Amino acid sequence: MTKAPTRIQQRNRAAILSAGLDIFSQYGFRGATLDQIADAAGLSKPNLLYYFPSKEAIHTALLERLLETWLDPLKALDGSGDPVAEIMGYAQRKLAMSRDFPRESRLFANEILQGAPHIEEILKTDLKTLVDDKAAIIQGWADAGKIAAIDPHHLIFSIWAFTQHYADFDVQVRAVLGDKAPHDGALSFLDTLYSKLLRV
Amino acid sequence: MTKAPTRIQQRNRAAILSAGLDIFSQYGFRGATLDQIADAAGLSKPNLLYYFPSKEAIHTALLERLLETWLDPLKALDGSGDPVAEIMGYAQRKLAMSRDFPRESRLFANEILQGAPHIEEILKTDLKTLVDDKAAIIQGWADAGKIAAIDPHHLIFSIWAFTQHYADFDVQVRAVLGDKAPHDGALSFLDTLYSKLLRV
DNA sequence: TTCTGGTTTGACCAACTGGTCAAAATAACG
DNA sequence: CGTTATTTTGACCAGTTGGTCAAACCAGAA
Repeated sequence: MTKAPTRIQQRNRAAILSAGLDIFSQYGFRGATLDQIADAAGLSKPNLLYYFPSKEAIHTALLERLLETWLDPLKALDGSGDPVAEIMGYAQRKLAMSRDFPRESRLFANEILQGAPHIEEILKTDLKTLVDDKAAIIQGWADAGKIAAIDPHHLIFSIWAFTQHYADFDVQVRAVLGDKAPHDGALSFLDTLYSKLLRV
Repeated sequence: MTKAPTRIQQRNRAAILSAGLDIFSQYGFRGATLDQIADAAGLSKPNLLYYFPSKEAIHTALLERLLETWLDPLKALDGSGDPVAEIMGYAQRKLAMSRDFPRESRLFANEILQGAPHIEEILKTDLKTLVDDKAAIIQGWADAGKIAAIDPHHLIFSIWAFTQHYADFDVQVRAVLGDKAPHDGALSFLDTLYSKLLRV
């Protein structure tokens, strides 16, 4: 049986994962260095490697933790709910994730930009299945005349694109908007955009 | 006066820039190596450094070349044109750029993800000025009742996000869509989305 | 053909990279 | 307190990195 982790282990592993998230999400896997991560975690490099056997292991741990929750907002889209409310709710949850977990969003963006070397299989299986599934539900709503007739896949892409933009392109958004906090405006724009789009 | 570049110079500099675009757009500045770029360009590393004095120089040259044209679609948005047609035309031009220059889009995405260390000033000055300018035009149209009342900045963000998504997240889009070419569907979705949004 | 200037290369370097290891320092616990 | 298991560290290593340099190579004009 595996030993329960000590308090020190919990603290240091958490510090490493947080530091790794900072660094990997900014520089990507190859651009990040163990020295940077160790420094950000407040540990020496050998000490960091006492908790994770390799750079790859930290990255994998982060990616796995991310994937556990990354698809939750879409999974929660309920075929038996009110069509417009379900889709709008999904978009809102995604926008909230972009606000609350911008580093995770950028970690994911980096992984995809680099060709998704670690998660391509998951994209082609789990993700595709999930998206096809939900797309079929949305298509059903469209066919039943409950929402406007639109391509469900591209609808989902547009939600991903718009919501993640505020995390991934944060520095550009801030450069353009200046002081104003982006998210309030984004939320009401998103509401307008999708309620107009979905209205029959 | 500067000498005219020889045929060999033209060919090799072009090969290096193309190779650099491949590598930088995938791995980011820090993640890319001169060996990779030299290899992709079909040159030895010292030979590559005969044409560009440093890794930084290649990256800068690429970024400068990109910025020359990156904002053209938005610059072309004409305040004296038909409001809906102008905005839709802008979105369509951006989508076409995403289709025709995906590597450039990813190079830009990488730069922003990394905090825009090389172009933050440009974002805060040139880009912000341009966007504020065009946003004012769009706001004018909205105030005059020629298009629906929407936040022009977030409208522009949504166009950036959606169109660039197909280049930057290409591997994910393909994983989900399978064989089907993404761009046709994207174009007609975009048409539907923005004509519904802008209609008064 | 020779000369000349542009081009290419192999050998090299210092700094950095991910990672190892034995020893030292510290915590945990009876 | 003493003993033991965990944690931390300095020194180190082999491979890679961006970059240099002198020497060799080559294209083309005279």
